[in-house]
Amino acid sequence: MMGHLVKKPKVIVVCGPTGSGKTSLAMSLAQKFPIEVISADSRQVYRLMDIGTAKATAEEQAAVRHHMIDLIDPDQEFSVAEFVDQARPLIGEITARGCIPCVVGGTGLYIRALLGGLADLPHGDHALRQHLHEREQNEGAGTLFRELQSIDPLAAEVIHPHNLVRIVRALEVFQLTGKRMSELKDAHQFGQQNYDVIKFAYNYPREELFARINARTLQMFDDGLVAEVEALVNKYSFSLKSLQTLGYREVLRYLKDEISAEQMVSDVQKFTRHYAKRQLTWFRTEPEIIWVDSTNESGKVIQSIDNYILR
RNA sequence: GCCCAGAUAGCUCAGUCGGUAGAGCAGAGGACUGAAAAUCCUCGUGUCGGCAGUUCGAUUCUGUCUCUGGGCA
Repeated sequence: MMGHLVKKPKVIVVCGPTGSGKTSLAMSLAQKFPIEVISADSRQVYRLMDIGTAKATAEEQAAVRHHMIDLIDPDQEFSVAEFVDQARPLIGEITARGCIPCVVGGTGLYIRALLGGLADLPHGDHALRQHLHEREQNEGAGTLFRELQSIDPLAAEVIHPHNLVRIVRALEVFQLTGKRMSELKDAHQFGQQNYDVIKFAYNYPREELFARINARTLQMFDDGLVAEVEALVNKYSFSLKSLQTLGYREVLRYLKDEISAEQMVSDVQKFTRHYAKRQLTWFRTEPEIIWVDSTNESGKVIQSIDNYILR
C-alpha cells in the first residue's frame, strides 16, 4: 500500500557503440563503487565465443562479478525475452547484497526491455517462421506483406514491405494469439518504471570511434579470432546460427575460401563500423543518457554517480 | 624514345550518336518489443585531367600537354 514510498533499486547503465570502452569504464567504476556487472549483449551469452564478442577477460571477471555471460552453447538460441527473464531477478539479488547492478552492453533492445519490461507477446515459434518464409518463397514476394495489410493494417503502415523479419513476426503474433501486434505493442511502450536508473554512453568524434574499431579488430585477429571460429566449426558446423554474427560471419567466408584474409579483416572492420552507427542511432533516442565525450571524462562519470547514489 | 589503353563522385567504374552525368561500394541520417552484432529504409553537383581548336553549345569530336597502366625497344 505504501508502494510509492518504497525506494526503487538503483541501476547504473553503461551503453554506447561497440569499441567505445564500456568494459574499461565499468572496471574503473568498480574501483570506486560496489558494482556487479550485468552484461547486456546478445552475443556474449554464448560460450566459446570470446574473442569476437570482446568479452571481459578472465582477470576482469575475477575482479568484478559479471552476469549474463556464457549462459548457453553456440548451437542454442536466445532471445530478448530470455535475457529479461534471467537478468531481472539479478537486479534484486545484487541490490540485496548491498551492491549496485551495472548494466554494461551495446544491445539496445535488451537494455530497454530489461528496464522497461516487454509487451505481452508470445515467444518466437521457429517452425511457424519457417513456414511463413516458405510461403513467401512459393507464393511470391509481397504475399506476407499483403496478408499483414489485411489482418493488421496499423502494423503494415510502420513495417516496410521489404522487412521480412518484422512482417513474419507480426503475422506470428497474430496467429499465436489472435490479437494484432500493433495493439499489444502500443499498450506497452516499455512503460514500466521499476528502477532508479542512471545511464551513460560514450560518444566520440566519428573518426576516433572508427579508428578505435579498426584497431580493436586487428587486435582480435592477433588474439586468435580465426582459431576461435575454426574450433567452433570443428565442434559444431558451418551452418551454426550463432556464427551469423558480425566478425564470425566474415571469418567463416574466409575459411570457406570465399574471400581473402585481407578482405576478411577489412570486412570485419567495415561491418563493425556499420554496426556502431546503428547502435548510435538507437541510443540517441534513448531518454536521459549522459553522453561522455572521451575516456578522459571518467571523473565526470564518477561525480555523477556520487550524486546519484545520494539522491 | 615509339605504340596501345586509360584519366568522370572519397574508391571502382558506366554513360553522354555534341544540349554540363549515374550505378555499386565507402560515407551520412533513420526505423526497431521474444532473430536485435539480426532485419530494413532514405540520401549522389562532380573545374567529367590541363590548355587550345571546331561549334550557337564540348565532359563527349580534333590537336596538344601532363599523369597512370601495358607492350615494343
